[in-house]
Amino acid sequence: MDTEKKSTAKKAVTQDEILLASLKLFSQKGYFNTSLTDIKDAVGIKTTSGIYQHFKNKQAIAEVLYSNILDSLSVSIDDIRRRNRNSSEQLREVVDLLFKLTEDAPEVIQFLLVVNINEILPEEKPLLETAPFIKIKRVIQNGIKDGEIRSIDPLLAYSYFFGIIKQTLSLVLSADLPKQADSYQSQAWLAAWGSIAKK
Amino acid sequence: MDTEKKSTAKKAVTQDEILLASLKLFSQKGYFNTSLTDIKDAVGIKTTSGIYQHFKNKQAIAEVLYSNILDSLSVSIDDIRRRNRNSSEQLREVVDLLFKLTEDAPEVIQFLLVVNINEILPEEKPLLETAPFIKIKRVIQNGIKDGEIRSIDPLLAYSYFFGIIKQTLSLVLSADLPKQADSYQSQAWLAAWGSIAKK
DNA sequence: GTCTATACGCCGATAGAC
DNA sequence: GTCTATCGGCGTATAGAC
Repeated sequence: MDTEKKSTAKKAVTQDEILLASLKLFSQKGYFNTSLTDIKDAVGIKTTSGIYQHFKNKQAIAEVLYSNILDSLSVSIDDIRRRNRNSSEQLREVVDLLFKLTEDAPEVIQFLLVVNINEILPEEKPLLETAPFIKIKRVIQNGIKDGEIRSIDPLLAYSYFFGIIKQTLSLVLSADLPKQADSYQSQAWLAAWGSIAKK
Repeated sequence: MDTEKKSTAKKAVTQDEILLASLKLFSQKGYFNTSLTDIKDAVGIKTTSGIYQHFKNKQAIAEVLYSNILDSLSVSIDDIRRRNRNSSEQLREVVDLLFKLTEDAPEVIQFLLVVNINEILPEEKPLLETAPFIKIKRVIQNGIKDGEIRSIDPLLAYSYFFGIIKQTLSLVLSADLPKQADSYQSQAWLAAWGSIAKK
């Protein structure tokens, strides 16, 4: 996907460049502290006008960003569910994915977990009602049915499991937990799984 | 403390009224979606000028709010530590406190846990370095020393324990978990404590 | 698809009378 | 301590030439 871009290079600023720069800025400084001027500077054009070629307004950038991230996550989760039978295996791989993203694309996780979407996009569904998280809830429900996970309110199970994961990822993102997320990954997984597993 | 207020009533808008109204608005719509005009309307004065009698600017309101909440929390935690010996008892009471606040003063918890302070007040210390959370970390460290809590990185223990609590409180706040926080309180406590207890 | 130029609304903020 | 009046500025957004 980089090759095609190269082949058509010299073509000036693309939509993806704007998205990428915006994601970085939004996750670093926050949506409201980021002006179109900031974005324009980041992508290297001279005026904000160019941005309006690709997006109706600033909100639209955040909307596309949000939906792209959710879609990609949703696809990954489908894949994980296809490749693994047990809930524990599926959840384990979801955790692996999130930690991997935290290292490779921290802006994505920052945008997803730290940025408050509904403050930016009041119209948007809350995270819990989006495709990827509905799928995760399903994994948990299956785990309960199969006796892998304790018989509790699935939402509570979600809350325990991802509460631990989210908080750990947040500390990694803020560098309160010194780099190398790997070392916390398996520990966090164990703690998270332990909080919901039937035992 | 309400009586004194009453005695000096009729005195026009007080600083506390502004703080209270702002807290409500900030926690509902977010800091950046709240204008001084909104605040002025909420306290029932005709112009924003009155606000500047009490606060240098909009940021200052958030600063005072933040520091007040932290102070009050800090005092409560001191009290809890004084009244209880074990780490488990202390943490249990902290959890009770947080759930109680979530019912009685949801705006406070919303402001503390959901609103991203460092986006509003870039100068401010991150939550983890504030007095109340340092005290909580100390509770955890003592728990480890006393053998109540597993021997893990205290920050990880914090992350697990409060990851579960925070996420559960968030769901209560967003009403994804139907009202009556009480019923989740003891379950959440058990899950959180179980994730760090030596067993 | 990028530029110049420009509009304009909103919000934060101040001065000064009452 | 609240009001009227007013300001400057930033940030979003548009029109139109190149």
